[in-house]
Amino acid sequence: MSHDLLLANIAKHIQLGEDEKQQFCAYLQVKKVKKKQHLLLEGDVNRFAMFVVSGCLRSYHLDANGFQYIQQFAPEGWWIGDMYSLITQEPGHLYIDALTDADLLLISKVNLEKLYKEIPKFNYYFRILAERSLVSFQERSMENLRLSAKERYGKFCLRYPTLTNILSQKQIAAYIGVTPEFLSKMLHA
Amino acid sequence: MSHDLLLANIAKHIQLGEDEKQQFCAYLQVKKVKKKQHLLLEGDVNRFAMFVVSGCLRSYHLDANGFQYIQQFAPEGWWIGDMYSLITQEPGHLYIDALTDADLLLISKVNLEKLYKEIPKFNYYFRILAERSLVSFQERSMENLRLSAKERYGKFCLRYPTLTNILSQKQIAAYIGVTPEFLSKMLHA
DNA sequence: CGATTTTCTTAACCTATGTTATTTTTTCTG
DNA sequence: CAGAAAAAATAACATAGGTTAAGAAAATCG
Repeated sequence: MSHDLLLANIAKHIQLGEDEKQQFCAYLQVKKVKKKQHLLLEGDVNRFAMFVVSGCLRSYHLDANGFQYIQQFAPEGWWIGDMYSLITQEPGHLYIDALTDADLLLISKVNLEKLYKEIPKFNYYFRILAERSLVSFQERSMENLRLSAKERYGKFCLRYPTLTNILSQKQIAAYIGVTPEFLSKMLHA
Repeated sequence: MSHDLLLANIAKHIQLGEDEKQQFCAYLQVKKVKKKQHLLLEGDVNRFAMFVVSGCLRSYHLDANGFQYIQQFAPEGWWIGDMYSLITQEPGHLYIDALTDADLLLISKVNLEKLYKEIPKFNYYFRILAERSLVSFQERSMENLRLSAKERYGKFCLRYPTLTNILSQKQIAAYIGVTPEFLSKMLHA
């Protein structure tokens, strides 16, 4: 069933008894979304951490000129959310939407807090995830300063090998922080 | 004594008994460093997470042309380390050095792992720190793409209000990702 | 399948930021 | 305190990447 991918992911880091798995799964909601459907808008409070069972989501900022800046893609097996809003339960600045039809598992902030209390091992699991994600964003923030657009394109291909051929150039441009016109020029030069 | 600042920081997130405080402090080492002294070089394995009791540290990358890109400043009350190397215990790419004379508390990776086992509450504490740091680097990686140098300068001033007047323009330039020449021009325009 | 929308390409011109070099000012160190 | 070293200022010129606009190709949808 749809929880298997997530349980397998968790099992890489912590060992859960059958009862604990049950308890954890009871806190999850299944959600199906269609391509282009939004899960979060700027100004919303993000009440759910989302795990992608199939399909692909993305989170992005919108600037004053309507340009999108993609913070993260979340293909199958990835977690996504507006971490700022999830932590503080204040309105966030991110949009999250589906790039393809997708199946998700959601856990609410409320249930997450219960989980931390009832099965403290989950503090360990989510600490490891947060640490890895931190490393990845630390790297990206430096890359965005010191690498040229062409080099950032190379890093994108390394980071999301499964997406390189699937995503439109427009999406990739919005991730590496250049205009679609410039990316097109760059790829043909 | 020098552990008070760290214990106060921890107390904001988790409650420790006297015995637990003792046990935790027993895992710490005190270290004094002089201005310009390095604590980590590229290629080193980072074996200690470092807490700044007084003074200011920084972590940075060096590119092929000898340019420094500052990942983080760590004034009093901040943790610093090469998270990638600390997690994986593989050689990292960061340099860490002291911008001023500084007093530090170090906890080794080995002791940290013991701590997680013996006082699981520390999983919670470091999860919260990792999450907050993650939010901060998520924001910065987007800022580095979508903001102009002048706007990034503004964000730097917000993020490190105590450092704005202390740091040389060269350090600030290496944080916001411009040349010192350009920062100088920008500040006088 | 055809119509509409979206994406991609190309090209001419523009701007923020980089480069190199020189001088001035500030900070460090013996 | 003096001399050396580092940082900051200034300026002329260079370039990566942005802007605007238009047409071609591809994807979407009724």
